[in-house]
Amino acid sequence: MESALDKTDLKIIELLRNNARYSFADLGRKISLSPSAVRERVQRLEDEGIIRKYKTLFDREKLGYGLEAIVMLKLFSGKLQAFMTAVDQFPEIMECYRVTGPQNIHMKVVLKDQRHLQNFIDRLIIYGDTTTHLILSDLVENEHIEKPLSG
Amino acid sequence: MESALDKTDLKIIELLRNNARYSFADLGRKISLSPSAVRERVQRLEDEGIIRKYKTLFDREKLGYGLEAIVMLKLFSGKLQAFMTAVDQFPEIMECYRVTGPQNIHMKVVLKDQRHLQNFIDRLIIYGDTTTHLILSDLVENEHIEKPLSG
DNA sequence: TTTGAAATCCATGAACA
DNA sequence: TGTTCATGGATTTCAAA
Repeated sequence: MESALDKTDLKIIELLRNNARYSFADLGRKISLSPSAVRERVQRLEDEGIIRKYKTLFDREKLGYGLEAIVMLKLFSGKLQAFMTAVDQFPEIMECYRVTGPQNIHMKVVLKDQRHLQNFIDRLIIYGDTTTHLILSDLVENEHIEKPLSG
Repeated sequence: MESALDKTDLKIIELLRNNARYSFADLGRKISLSPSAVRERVQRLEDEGIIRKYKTLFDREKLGYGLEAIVMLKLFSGKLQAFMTAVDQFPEIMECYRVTGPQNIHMKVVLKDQRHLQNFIDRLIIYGDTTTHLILSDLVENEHIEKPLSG
């Protein structure tokens, strides 16, 4: 376990990074390896925890969640544990990090509208003081979708 | 185009969200629909841009990128355009948002070590003033991996 | 670690309700 | 939109190298 990654592993990682739906046969064609061998390697990457998850990204606006925001939280003394266990109860929280600095929690949240944001902030207030920055645009994840299984 | 999502679409979305590698047959079994019908719906969701991308998430520490940080940038006047076109040149930037507030850019970056962080900050300084918060832990995306194609 | 063979399962597209 | 069905591929398992 925890063996080093060779070049073949890195090639598989790069391919799967931007299209989690490549088949083992697809990957094998691209890196000149049999489907069985690819499967063996992908399973090893999963078992060692190097591959964490296969996620689908959606257009949140089209799903009715038109508002995204970065919310920073300065936790009240002694509230960290309570907040950590409560995080899962907030479906709005897409990402949540404990960070260095006075605002010790940073999260990315997705909301339907401003009313929803207000409600969300109200539910956070028992844990700490919030600072909110609305997201105006996404400067990185703008790649067009790649069709699965297509060359 | 742009037709409303029904309950079946939402079920497919929920399933794909946390396992992008489900086959059409898998999805069909879970929601009692034929593989062809599932395929039809997934393709529609892709064509309408509701499904944006299938991504694989990796354990960055195990890939040799042990340092993650939130970096906020207060752009110098007139530097927005230059920064927007330069963003793609920074492989360290995993996410990057233009936000409201005095720090008008928020990004999540991934780095090998502190030396790398210093180098990264140095390369940003021509665009604006940076504020850096090291990520200590991830409070949300800690789900265990789901094996592809397994019930 | 990889290949290749065999059995099983899936994707795809056409015909049709 | 949906099902069924034919067929060409893909997955899976395992023996062998």
